[in-house]
Amino acid sequence: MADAAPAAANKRLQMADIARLAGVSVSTVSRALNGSPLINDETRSRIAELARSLNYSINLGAQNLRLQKNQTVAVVVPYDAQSRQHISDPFFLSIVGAIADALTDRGYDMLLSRVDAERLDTAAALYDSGKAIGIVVIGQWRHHDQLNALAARKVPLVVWGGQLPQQLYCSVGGDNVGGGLQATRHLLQQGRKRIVFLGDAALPEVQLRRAGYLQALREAAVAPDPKLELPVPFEIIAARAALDRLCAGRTRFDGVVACSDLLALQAVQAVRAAGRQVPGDVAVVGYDDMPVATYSDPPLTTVHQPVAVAGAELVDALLALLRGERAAPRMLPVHLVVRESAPAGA
Amino acid sequence: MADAAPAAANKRLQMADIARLAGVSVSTVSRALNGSPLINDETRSRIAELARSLNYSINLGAQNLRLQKNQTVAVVVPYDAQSRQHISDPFFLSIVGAIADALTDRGYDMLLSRVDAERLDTAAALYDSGKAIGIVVIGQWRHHDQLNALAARKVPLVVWGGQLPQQLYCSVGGDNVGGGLQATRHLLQQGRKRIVFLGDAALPEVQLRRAGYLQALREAAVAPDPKLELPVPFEIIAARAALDRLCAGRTRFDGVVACSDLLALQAVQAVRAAGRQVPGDVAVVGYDDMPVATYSDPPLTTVHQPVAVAGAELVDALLALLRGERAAPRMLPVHLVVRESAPAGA
DNA sequence: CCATAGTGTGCAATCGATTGCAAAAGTCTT
DNA sequence: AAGACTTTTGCAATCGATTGCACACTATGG
Repeated sequence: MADAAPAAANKRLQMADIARLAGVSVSTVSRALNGSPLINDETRSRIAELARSLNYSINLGAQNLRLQKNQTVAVVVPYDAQSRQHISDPFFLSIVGAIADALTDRGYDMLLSRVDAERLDTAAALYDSGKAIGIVVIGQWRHHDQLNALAARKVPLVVWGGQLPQQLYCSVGGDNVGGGLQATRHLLQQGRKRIVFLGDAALPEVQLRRAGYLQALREAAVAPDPKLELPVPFEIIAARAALDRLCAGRTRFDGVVACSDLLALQAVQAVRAAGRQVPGDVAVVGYDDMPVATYSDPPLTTVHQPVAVAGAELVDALLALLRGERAAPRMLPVHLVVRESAPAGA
Repeated sequence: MADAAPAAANKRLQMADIARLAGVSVSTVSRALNGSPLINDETRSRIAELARSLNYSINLGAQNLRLQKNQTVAVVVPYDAQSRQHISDPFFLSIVGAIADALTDRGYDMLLSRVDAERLDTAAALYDSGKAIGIVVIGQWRHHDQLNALAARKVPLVVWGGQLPQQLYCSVGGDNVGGGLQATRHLLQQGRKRIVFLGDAALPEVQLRRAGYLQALREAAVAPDPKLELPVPFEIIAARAALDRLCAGRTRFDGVVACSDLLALQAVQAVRAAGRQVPGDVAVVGYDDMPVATYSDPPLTTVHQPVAVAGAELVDALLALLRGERAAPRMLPVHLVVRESAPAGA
């Protein structure tokens, strides 16, 4: 039980210590622990035993330095510095979880880092400093150009987000156009024609979903109305205010396509607060299909994004890049899950 | 735009390169970049300028090795290997987010790691190997003893969870007894007497909440009934099955105290599937007060845990340990948020 | 013109590991 | 018993940084 005397002399054990105790040199210890065939079996097991019993484990910093290797991948979740408001959308957290799982499975470590969304380039420091071998960025935000600049500098980089023209980096994302299309078509099929689009089109993913929304309207020969587009951020308070304003104004609407489940639920609350019913007067479709969509009132019709697959694809794409392969952008299929906030039937 | 010739000679820049280009030695570069007063101002700014223009950033692995320092904290989220089921409760993800923020604010990096819940001791490898200077473990699970063993080995360790007797490690957690007490009292005040406790008491936090539950029953002179204690895991499918069995059986109950919001919502669904009403026939109280509790049907009465504060407290406790101070276990206040799944009134 | 002090820079050791090469010990031939 | 070979081990250089100490150079005073 009792350790070294005053609990202070608790230096971390190193190879030299093992060597001294085993009466051999560090080289021998190193080789023994790495299973080199040069070492006598008896010597090897004696050293291995000693190391195990002392609970020795190698200093990875030193090993990485020597071997020029590293098994750490940085995952960057940008945050909005202006509002000092952290991005708390469950979708981001859940994709972080999925990436953590994928990395663990493949024997890599994950360095989770939050950086100012306005200065995504600082994320590259994680790579430049040798802390991580590559970077996964969650979301493009407004900074397609910064990401392109990083890619041009050959920073190994994979981004969760939409595929854009002139894109130098590898992205993995859901089929945003398809998602917007399915969501909007679903509402149109029920005869709804005044459909609000809820999301900030300055963000590439949202822009693509909007393209799907517009395409669906065109298919149905419904003229788009700019007053129905609400460029709200992924941030609940501001979104709610915009929605309340919409409900209070005289713009009529009977459907909402939201860019996240939380936004959809804010829409539900705003509509109800204005004395109208969901889905009777206004049908609402969310995005992401987080657990909250199942339990909410009403349960949300929403576009399901394959989060676990996404984590694996992001990691695999990054590892491919690191092997020197060209990783093409990937688009993952999404599908509409119909629940009560926008039921099927007419 | 164009880089080195075949895009392959893309070695990472190091101090020696800067030194060569500046026509000085590495020592000078090192001192210049670290702002040593020994260096001529003109030389310093020339070197700094060069380094900046080449986008140089120091190799932290080497620096850490030399300086014996490290700014990385490991955060361990145990997973259940048996079911190969990852812990997806939003609470865990959200506390990870809070810790990430707290670490970022204090200038530390966060290494997120998932380890087999049965072998928590492997988490210590992150420390032993010098990868991290300390460890935050999310949840005690069934492994109080393993955590104690780590603490006895002087691994700098802070655990999110309850405070237990014979505890050698520092824990930070919500007031679980108080939470269980408040939740149960609230139901008792409405005249409910047959109250189900939903959670696996093998987990310390749940055990403490159960103590609060039992205390509230005692206060109200209501005899506890073991048949009302459902030891379900934090895992939805299994929990639902147990709940359906309870509803199908002939055990009567009119209230539920659940150990997470997701469990509470499963209870709501099971009760409704059995043809009974919430809160009319059965009132339900959740735990955690995640966003889902606000939006769910019905909105959940639940015990609010201060997640952001928790992240900061965990980090501060760990940093105190690292400074050699004794960090006492901390218990954070929780409070009941009353919503419609168990409204106030009689 | 030389001793002395004060600046600015470089050499070389160091952090904790790995590994090519050389040397020691042991085995086998002739 | 000596040479040839094999097996096992250790020395020393290396990864990319930091830093104590010595050295070179300039300025000042005697």
